[in-house]
Amino acid sequence: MNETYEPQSIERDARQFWEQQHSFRVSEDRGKRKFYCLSMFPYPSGKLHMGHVRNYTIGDVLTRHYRMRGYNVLQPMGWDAFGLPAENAAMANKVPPAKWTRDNIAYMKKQLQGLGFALDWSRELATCDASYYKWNQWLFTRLFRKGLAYKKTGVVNWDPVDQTVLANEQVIEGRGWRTGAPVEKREIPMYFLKITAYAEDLLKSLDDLPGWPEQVKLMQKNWIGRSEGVRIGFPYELEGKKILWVFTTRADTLMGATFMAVAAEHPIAVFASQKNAKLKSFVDECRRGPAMEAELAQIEKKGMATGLYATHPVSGKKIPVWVGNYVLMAYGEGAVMGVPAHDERDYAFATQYGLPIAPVIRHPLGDTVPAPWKPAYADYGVCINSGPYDGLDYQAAVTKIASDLKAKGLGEKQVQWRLRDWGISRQRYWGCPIPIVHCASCGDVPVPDDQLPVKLPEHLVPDGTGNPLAKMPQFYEAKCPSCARPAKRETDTMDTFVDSSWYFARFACPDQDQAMVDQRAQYWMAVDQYIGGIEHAILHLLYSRFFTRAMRDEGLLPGMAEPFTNLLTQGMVLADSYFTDEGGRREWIHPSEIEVQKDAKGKVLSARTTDGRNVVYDGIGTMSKSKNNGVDPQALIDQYGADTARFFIIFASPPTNTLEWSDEGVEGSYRFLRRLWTFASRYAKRKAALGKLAGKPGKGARFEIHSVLKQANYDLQKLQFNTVASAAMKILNALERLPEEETAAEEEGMSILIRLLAPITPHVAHHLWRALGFGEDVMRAPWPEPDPAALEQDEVELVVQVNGVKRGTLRVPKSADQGAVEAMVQSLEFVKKYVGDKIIKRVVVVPGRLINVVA
RNA sequence: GCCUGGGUGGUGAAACUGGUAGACACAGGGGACUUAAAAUCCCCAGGCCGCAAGGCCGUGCAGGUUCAAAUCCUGCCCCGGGCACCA
Repeated sequence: MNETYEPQSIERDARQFWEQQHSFRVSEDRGKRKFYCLSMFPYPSGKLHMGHVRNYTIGDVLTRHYRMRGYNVLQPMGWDAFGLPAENAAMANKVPPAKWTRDNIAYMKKQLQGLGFALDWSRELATCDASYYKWNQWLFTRLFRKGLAYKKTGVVNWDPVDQTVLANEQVIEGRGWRTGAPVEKREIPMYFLKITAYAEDLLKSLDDLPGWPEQVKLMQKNWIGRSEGVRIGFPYELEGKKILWVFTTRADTLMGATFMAVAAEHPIAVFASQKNAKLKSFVDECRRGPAMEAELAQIEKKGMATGLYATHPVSGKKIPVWVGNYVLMAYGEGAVMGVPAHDERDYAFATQYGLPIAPVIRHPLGDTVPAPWKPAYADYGVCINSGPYDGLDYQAAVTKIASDLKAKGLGEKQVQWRLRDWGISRQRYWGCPIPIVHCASCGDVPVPDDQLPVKLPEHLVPDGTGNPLAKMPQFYEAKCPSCARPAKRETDTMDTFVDSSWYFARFACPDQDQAMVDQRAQYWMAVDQYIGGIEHAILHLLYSRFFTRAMRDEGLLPGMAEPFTNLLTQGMVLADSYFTDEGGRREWIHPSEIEVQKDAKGKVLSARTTDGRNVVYDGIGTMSKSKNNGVDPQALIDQYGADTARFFIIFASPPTNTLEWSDEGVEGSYRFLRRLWTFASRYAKRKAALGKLAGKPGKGARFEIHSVLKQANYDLQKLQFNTVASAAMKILNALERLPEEETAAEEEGMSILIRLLAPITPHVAHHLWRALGFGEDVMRAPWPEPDPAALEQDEVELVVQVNGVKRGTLRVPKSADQGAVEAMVQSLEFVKKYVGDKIIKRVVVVPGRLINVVA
């Protein structure tokens, strides 16, 4: 065995071995327990970044661990290949997105292979391949026929200069990123998927996911947002009798409603603004406002009276109807009743516009609501000033009000969801075409199966002014599938989240060209362990849960509801980001090209590029293509090898922690592997000289090694891999300390150490396992388990505290009973010293750990 | 703004879910080997006071519960993620 650790050559050899043996190619094997381990597939942005390395290393540690435990493990890889960055790159480089994307895939595939992941590459897929997206289209047509996909208007960001729709990411402080023009809101026809049809199921089933982090389940629960309340009608006159409907969870405050507020898009607002120029300009202003909720929620709350009045359904009083820029058309009825006495936002609104405030609920501070607003005003309490409802508590009031309204046809109890249907239309080129043909006489006709896929032309280069498909007659000119007359093909493509909502099922049978999935999916699904960034906690995971149900209801995944049994949400890898802001356009500068001045607390004072330009520090955040702050792991891999890179990223932090990237410490990981190598080569020499190593068992070392192993196995189960890496270091430390004659313990320890490392640093483990004569393939070796006999001890050391402060320790026989221990402790000199002449009130004994003498 | 996490030495972190705070490492300091450097090996190391023995303080901040709090409770500060067209 070579005396120096040469990662490049041993890694090449190991990978060759796995390739020749087809070590990671798997098929359905009913004789073994299956384990489907999946990391979220990457967007082929160009190069791997640290987040990828972290994600796939975590997945690989699990994959290899479960293999060694005897499972039939599937770990596939593919490419989330449609998306916006390819179009941006196309514009910048005048290269078609298809070419850019496929080049990136080829490069990143090499990088992944260089990291030695135990992937079944025979299942590779890319969402931009027609053989994949055909089935997006096929499923869409099925959902369309069922009414689960339908058309309505949706809101988009519109750049008036480029005449194009912008993604939220392309809107910077309300302006288009390329033109700097103020962005407008536009309503256009779009296709929606009816995820709300599954709202109840998606919510309830969260309880059936014990393998998901509570955090994610809670976020999804709040996102779906079930609320129970009352739908209430306020009659009004406008070219005849009409009813203004609102939904409220606080129907008990109905008698305190002093105004109504409607969204700018609400029919009342639109009608009233026709005759009122001032109102029209306000409504127009609101309609132009931000489309993004985060911005909408932070703009100044404004309103204007419509001049119209609605009738209170109980008191019969006239109530003014206002337009409010904070009322969302997309949520509920697009209108709310204003109860300023018991709702903070309504209170602020009423105060600002001089609207009456009428307390109708007794709250802990009394029966009035003097300024300023206090949270207690929104508390539940009994009704006051509420006529027939006085004295009723929340439940009783809501029930009575709902039944009174029902009798008048002006309301009833209702369940409301925050979840909205999923708009999937994108006015973009690089995506999956929506398979619809618009016919003047037949309407929107889904493309029949025998005409699928609707292929995306791959040679186009977008220019930033709208979707090139819409300018290409060869694409959009079509025949109506039902009447054969000339018709127009839909030119919008699908949201890329559609592609990623079912790829996990396709990995079971990527070669199936007659169906979306086949019976092999029933063997492999559900994914036993899914791993990916916490940023996907809501959208991607919820859409995937929805798709799994939709596919089940198409008969594709019988009996399946939840796609991911266990979920590990990896923390993000963060890096600082900087931009120059010249002429309103941001140019993001890579952190490696920045010189930073920091204050004593490490806060950035100023930053400039190495060539002297001033830059704006944008804070620390997730590594992304758009902020140009990704760290390329390739340099690390080239310098130290894949095993060091893998070991380091696992060792640096527990998988769920966010990680502020720094490569300080890489040296330590490399040093460890070198030390392991040196130790192993000395061991090999001695073994060759002595024949079989058989000497003293080494009781102390065995206790240490098996204790560490026991903890490591527990940590693996908890998915806390950083301490497993530490455990490997501890075992090597123990082996190095081992006296020469304890050779049996050494041999056992070595065998444990290599197997423990195999999932993290597979190449060096593979090599050492063979070189030291333990076997052919460490991947086929059994996972090490601690020996209970090695863990047995005659004595234990207890911590002795006096009044909760540690003062010493005490060794006692394991069998000693509590009374004997108490007596021993009280006779200890240092205990007597700290107790002094005080009386011992109590002695707390925690068996096997600690004694606290309370005086 | 709303939803959701996090904050422990100079740094990454550990702490068997209430029981010795800082395991294992990085950076640092000292030493050995070497003509020298690299590599390797040994030792030191939370802060303050002290020659030392030892003492006090210490897990973002301020309180609280407990024999005992990084861990539980209340309030506050800072940072990350998501907010439906980045993926």
